[in-house]
Amino acid sequence: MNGDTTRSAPATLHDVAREAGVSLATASRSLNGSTRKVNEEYRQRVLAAAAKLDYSPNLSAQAVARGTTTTVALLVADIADPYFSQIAAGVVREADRERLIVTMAATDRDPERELELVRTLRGQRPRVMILAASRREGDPNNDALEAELRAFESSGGRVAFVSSADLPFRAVQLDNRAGAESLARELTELGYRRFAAVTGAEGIRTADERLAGFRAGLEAGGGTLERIVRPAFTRDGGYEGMRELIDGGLDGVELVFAANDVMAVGAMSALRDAGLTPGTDVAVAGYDDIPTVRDVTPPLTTVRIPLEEVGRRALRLALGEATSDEEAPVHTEVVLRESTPRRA
Amino acid sequence: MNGDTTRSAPATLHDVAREAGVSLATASRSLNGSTRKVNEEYRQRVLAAAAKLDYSPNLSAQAVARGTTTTVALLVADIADPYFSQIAAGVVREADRERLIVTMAATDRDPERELELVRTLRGQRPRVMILAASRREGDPNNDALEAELRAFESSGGRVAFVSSADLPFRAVQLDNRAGAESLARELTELGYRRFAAVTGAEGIRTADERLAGFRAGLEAGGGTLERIVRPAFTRDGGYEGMRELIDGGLDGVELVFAANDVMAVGAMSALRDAGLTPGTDVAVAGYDDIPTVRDVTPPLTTVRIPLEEVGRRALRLALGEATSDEEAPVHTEVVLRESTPRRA
DNA sequence: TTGAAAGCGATACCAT
DNA sequence: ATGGTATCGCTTTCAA
Repeated sequence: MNGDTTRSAPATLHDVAREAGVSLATASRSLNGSTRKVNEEYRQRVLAAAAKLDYSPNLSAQAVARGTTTTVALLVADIADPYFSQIAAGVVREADRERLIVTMAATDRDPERELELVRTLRGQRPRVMILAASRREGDPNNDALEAELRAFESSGGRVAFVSSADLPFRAVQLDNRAGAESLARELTELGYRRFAAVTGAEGIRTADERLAGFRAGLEAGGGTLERIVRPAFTRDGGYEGMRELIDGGLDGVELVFAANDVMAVGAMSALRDAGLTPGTDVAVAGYDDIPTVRDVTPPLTTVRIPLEEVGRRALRLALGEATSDEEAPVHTEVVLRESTPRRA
Repeated sequence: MNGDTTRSAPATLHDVAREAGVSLATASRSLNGSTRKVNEEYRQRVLAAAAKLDYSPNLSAQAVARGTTTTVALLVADIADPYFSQIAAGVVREADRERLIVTMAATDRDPERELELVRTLRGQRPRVMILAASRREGDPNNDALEAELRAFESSGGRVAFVSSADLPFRAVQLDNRAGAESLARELTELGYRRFAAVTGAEGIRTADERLAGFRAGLEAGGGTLERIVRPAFTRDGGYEGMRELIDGGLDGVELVFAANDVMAVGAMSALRDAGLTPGTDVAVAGYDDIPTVRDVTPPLTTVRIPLEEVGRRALRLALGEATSDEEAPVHTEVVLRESTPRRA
């Protein structure tokens, strides 16, 4: 269309104003100014000029002038993990609705790194910060993190956590305890009595809560938790954990509860690789209901969390736009599938 | 620590300078200025003041002053899809190394929306823009998109695509054609002759290339492609596609090639739901090698793409820092698993 | 309503 | 080396 390859700077509001023959102020008001008080003719001239020059407002400049950005910062443990990527998808979708921009960072499950990232992200002066990376109980960095977030809040920022945080901030409550308890109860009702658990390192809040809930459910239902292994909170961790159980002798264990679905899926593969059939030789249950679990064999029993919704809620909560419904704990439910058949 | 809950604005460079008893300029130089030429004593004073005030530079302000940001904008089709979330993880990791911040948006596979997002994202004046959302051949929006990206480039921005683009920009070359061709060849060598394909709508470049490559490989190996269905390019699409094949009568088809792994996984579930056993009754192959495919039963034969690396490369390419190795097409390889056993 | 001008927070040029 | 100050692109107060 135009062979112009010179390095031309993007049009500024100034250019638009000049092109339209109006003042900077008028141009600004026509293009953004919430309370419209601009002569329609001028307004049109400005719009035309903007279109002609392909004007796109410089968000950084707007941010410094307005003293507020349109950014939401999102922190997750691992972007490629379906648990987090679904939550992220929800955050991005809701942000989109609000015409906000999402910036994303990954902690790789390192609390130190998390703190560092929060510090860095603060430089963006985001409107809100959403922390979805899993929390660790009693981590030495927690105080510093809290201080950092407090400072962020006191300068007008909003914070929201995903999953019950021990820190005093808004949070999308997941109630892992109740979910795991229901799961355990239903499993005992199916006739299971002897259990093992594959969970994360002690201190990972999510893992601890789920295990505690599961325990409580077993107690109520008359089951016993015979063994616990604590590998990494990942697919490979699940695989290794199950291997460890098998190597140690699975004798008598009827069902293995993995503290999340990716671990459960890994655990099932470990069973198969050991020549055992999940669901038949040993039952398996997980937590989260990530999409994959419908496609493994047999389909996995788990506790469903509406992860996308969790992401959307986290944003609304942070923005202070959550309805009281949305402030209540997220509804979770046990989904029984063939990995835990009724016991004869 | 400090009960101060007043809404205090974050410290500015000004505050730091005053606290340290030096000029704005000196404060700026001590905190950032590449070429250091600041008296060590002053420098220390500034650093101390910054720490005391918990100073964090306002990135927006830096951006307008410097005329350049530290942002990379990433566009994907669907954040929750493992293909994209792994690429995103790679981009974020590499960005992190370069101390860049990633902002992320999802096109939901809508070209119109993609164009719109590129326009919006331009406002951020990102250093680079990475487009990983799948391209559509001959889409009416393509010209507008190209114009938009050209404008972005001519104002100093850098663009990189993932997967061979028909658009004239840098791209991480995936060579879908060659990968699918090798796959088809190896499958014929395993003894398969009669094939069906579950792929995406005509025009989706990735789908088209993979199908074309597969065809070529079959031709060379003496196989025939007997049926093709074109559902959505998603897990559920794969499921439906396979259903359609089954309903239409699978007679004689020995292997179904799905144009990507998530579809393949859905297709396998459709088989099972129809009472058939993947790998035994009908073989299945996919493309991408997403993590899940090791955990389905039987494990899926596919073409491996190092997705994380693809993401990292996309950023390096955009930044102009790619080595010549990194500019070459990404290495892909066929991974034979049990979903395609050797035929007797 | 409109425009002139004073910021917003930071950088960088230009003297000193 | 240091400080004063113009400048970046935009918003918003304040007069007119």
